[in-house]
Amino acid sequence: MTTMKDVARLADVSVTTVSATLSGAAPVSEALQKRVWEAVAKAGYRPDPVARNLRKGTSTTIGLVVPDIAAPWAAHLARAMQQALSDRGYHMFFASSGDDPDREFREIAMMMAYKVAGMIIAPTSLGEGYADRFAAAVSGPVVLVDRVLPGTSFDTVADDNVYGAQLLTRYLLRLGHRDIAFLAGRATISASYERYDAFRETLAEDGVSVRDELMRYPIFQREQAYAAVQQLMSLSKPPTAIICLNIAQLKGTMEGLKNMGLSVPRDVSVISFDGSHPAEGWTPSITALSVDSETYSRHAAELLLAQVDGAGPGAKLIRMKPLLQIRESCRTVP
Amino acid sequence: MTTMKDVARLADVSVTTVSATLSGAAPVSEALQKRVWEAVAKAGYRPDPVARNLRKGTSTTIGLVVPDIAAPWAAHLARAMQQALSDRGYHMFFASSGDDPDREFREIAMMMAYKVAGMIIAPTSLGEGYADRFAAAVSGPVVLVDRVLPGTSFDTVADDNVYGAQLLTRYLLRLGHRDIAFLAGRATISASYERYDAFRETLAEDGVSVRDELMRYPIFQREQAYAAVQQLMSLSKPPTAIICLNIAQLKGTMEGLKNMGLSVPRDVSVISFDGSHPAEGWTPSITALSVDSETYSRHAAELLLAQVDGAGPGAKLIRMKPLLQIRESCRTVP
DNA sequence: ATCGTAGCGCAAATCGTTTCGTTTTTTCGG
DNA sequence: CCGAAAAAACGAAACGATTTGCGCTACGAT
Repeated sequence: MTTMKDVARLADVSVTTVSATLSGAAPVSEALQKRVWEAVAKAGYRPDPVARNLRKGTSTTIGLVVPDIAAPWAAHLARAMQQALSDRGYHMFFASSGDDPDREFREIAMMMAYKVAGMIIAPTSLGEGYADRFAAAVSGPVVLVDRVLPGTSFDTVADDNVYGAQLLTRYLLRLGHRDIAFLAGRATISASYERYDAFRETLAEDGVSVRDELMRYPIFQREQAYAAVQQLMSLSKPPTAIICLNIAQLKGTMEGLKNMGLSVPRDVSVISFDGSHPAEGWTPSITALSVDSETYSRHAAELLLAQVDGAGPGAKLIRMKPLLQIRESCRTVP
Repeated sequence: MTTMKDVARLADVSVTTVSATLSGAAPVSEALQKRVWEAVAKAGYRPDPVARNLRKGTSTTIGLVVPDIAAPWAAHLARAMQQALSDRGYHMFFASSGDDPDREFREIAMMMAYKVAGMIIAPTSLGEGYADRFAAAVSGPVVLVDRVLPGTSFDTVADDNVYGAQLLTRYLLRLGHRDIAFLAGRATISASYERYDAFRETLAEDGVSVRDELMRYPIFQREQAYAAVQQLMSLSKPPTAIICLNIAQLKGTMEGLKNMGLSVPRDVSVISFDGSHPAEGWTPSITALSVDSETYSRHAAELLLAQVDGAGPGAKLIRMKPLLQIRESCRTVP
């Protein structure tokens, strides 16, 4: 490896001068700059980021932590994020927490030890006193995505779940549905309970009573949705519509219905909060909410970079208003 | 930040002893070990990986470079990889090349500068003299995935495309198809040309002549497949079956057919090389090849770790034999 | 002519580890 | 109980960059 010392010797200047010309931190005369650049080219010198990081105590990397990179929204976020940040010269550490808070905290600690310039985290939000634990574990620029952490103050980008739930619920009501099943997630995750609460509230506003046996939770894996749906459709008075939170649930739901020989939307309507691309590919295509993932990622990137560039640790909360993409999976009640 | 020096002072030993105790590289008496560990606990000391990396010239991180993390197979690979490697204490750098070789090489260079212990790369395989350029750009433990690079010798995990193409082609022939459209990719990418060549060869073996107007390439985006399919189905003698290489093509194909009001498999059969999860969710579900992505990732991880653990740079080529998942999207020719 | 100042360049210290060479302590056979 | 060999502990030099403090030169002002 060729080091700054080699360059200095080649250009017959001190390492200080080389460093100064390269970083532009201190003034260097034209003549010497030229000699230095030539020597750099000749030696094929590339600065060692590790040494730089040690000395400066910071790096040009950012960390991304999500529960599951294989979830389409997470993969899209990762891609857009990387795009946005690589334009600014940042590189990316990445980790899947697998919905395990301990693993999540380990990864976060490791990223901080590597002195990342900032982190984007979709917190698992699981376990006793999670918010406090989280707040204690992280420091430096952080942006939360997908889930809010009440009681803490981090910049956050999340869906406007209340708005979304209203949109989706009212649409079903307008189609005449009254027996609506809801596949909820865990009660501690904001993206779950916000949607669930808003759903119930919207029903209440319209004077529709909730049938508790149609509320299913916690459901966060495909298999669970698969089983739950079959139970639901076996009730003496089955639901006329099913609401899913995410793609995993949606997959389980569709497979479960198919297994029972039921057809969508003829026998039952299906609607989902998460309208990632696969939802379009299905036949029937799935009516779902969708947010512009590009804009979503751009907001997250901007919030993070603002913090990195010195803005104080903000408590800005950006709520992305979803759009209802009406496709083929819902019909009016006969 | 608390450093090793603080710990040394607290335990009243030298930093050398602290380092030796922690790493186990040199013998330390029981008594001192105990004092050191207590001091570590008391001070809440965490070693600084950056300093360690600088001194040792290597790190416990591995790099992953894929064309597009949002592609399901890549996301699954990333997840499984991270799982496998984090068990061994490795962490992950990640980058999407976006099918841009320049960007790809930049990211690779950056990872090498960060002294990653190894890299998993799905090479773009694009551009003049790619293989040589690639071989010159990387060093250290490397495992290639998905695409082979003829003329180089890297450990590689890839699909057995010849076998897969035979499987899939013979299945269509058995169903009576003779007019089969093939959506190919770029001629320089092994995963594309291996499949395409094997397809033609299998047809030839069975004495079926190829209709060149049914061969479409290069097609690597959804929109292109969308357009190509509509042209194909407008021919005076349209194909009775369409072969797709990957999920992107499959999406475009299904959308294109839907747009023309054609139904699968009634009007035309569709089959795909890539049977990632979404293929199951579709209605009709898509007949496709599938490889066990867990096993796939495990092989890649094992090859890499073997190299990291000192095995010479291998030239082992693992071909994953795909299975034909017969689902609903193909029917016999009337 | 002299002083002050600004502009440049240098040597050396620093970041937190690991490792090399050496000194100190322990062990054990004679 | 001595002395040599083995074991354990230490101080200091790396690793490759940035940063600090200081000296030198050259210039304009007094």
